Amino acid sequence: MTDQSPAKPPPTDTRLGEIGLSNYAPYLMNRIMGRYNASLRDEMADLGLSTPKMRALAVLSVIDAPLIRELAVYAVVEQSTLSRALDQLAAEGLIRREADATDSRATRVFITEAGRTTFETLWPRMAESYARMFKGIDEAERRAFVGTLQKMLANIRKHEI
Amino acid sequence: MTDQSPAKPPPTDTRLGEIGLSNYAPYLMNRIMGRYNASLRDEMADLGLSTPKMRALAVLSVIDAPLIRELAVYAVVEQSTLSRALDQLAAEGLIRREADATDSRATRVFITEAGRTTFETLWPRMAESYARMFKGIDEAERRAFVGTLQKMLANIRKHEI
DNA sequence: CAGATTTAAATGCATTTGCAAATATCCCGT
DNA sequence: ACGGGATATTTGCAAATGCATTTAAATCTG
Repeated sequence: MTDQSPAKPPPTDTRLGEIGLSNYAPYLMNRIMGRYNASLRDEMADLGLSTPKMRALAVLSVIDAPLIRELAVYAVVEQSTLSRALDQLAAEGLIRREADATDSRATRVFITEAGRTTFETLWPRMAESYARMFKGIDEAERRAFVGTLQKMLANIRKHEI
Repeated sequence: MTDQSPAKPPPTDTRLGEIGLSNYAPYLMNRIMGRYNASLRDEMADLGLSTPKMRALAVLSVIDAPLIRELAVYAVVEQSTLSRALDQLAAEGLIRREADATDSRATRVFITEAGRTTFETLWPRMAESYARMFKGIDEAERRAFVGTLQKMLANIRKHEI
């Protein structure tokens, strides 16, 4: 447990006005990701890729043959929405669904060669947005930032993945 | 310009697989905010508050009488969605729309006493989520984290607000 | 091992969303 | 002062979303 940690948690009785929006991390993160996701969405729209489809492809480019339920967590997409996104990706030949070997309720998702190729073409745009985001922020700072994000995710995640 | 900054930007030609999802800041931020927003949304649902309504109230508790267009940026909500959320908040007496004094196209939004009271009751839940998020992260680290977020927002924001 | 419970995924359906168009007003140049 | 374009907000409408349900299969329990 980390309850005895010397790190003082933010006081729960502070008002939002006292913190100020521009010092309130969740606000800033929503602002940043709102813009990031919107700009990515606009760029992907040309390629016929919605946000759920793009995220699924991105995760599949890195994680091999996850269950649909796992993919939903990684891609941060509701499972029912993901199910429909996978229908489209499968119809376009970018992924393939395959029944799990040992649990026939479950389905594993595989990215196809075509899917990988599609992701190769869209990754540079994601990388560009990423680079713009961190412009003027050196590697040490970025590392520290990512380290804090990892702690935060561990704090709030519900699933063990 | 900051182009000559000594900070080396993340290389645009790195693959996502090389970085790894768990070191990729946008992924982590989407995961964290996805969970944070979902849990808040569930809690607010009881109170009859959608995410756009809750965000509008939160911003209005801090920023006085913004234009609707400004409120949309701060609340990270599409303006047409916000317009409808404001209809509901006004019907519930939590906000008031008032024509701008000098520009009769524009509308300023005011939080009412009832709106402030409602926000007072929901803020503790937001503060709790915030505290959980930063559990085990000390103040210095949180400050540094917020500092990086502020730089990132400056990098990617489109509006000057 | 039968029946009850849980889990995985897909689907029906009502709600929400966001784009594009409509409306109203302002601002600029001439 | 007038016409053309810009700006603020609302609204119509089609598409996307997510909750709840369904279907199917696994697991637990007595």
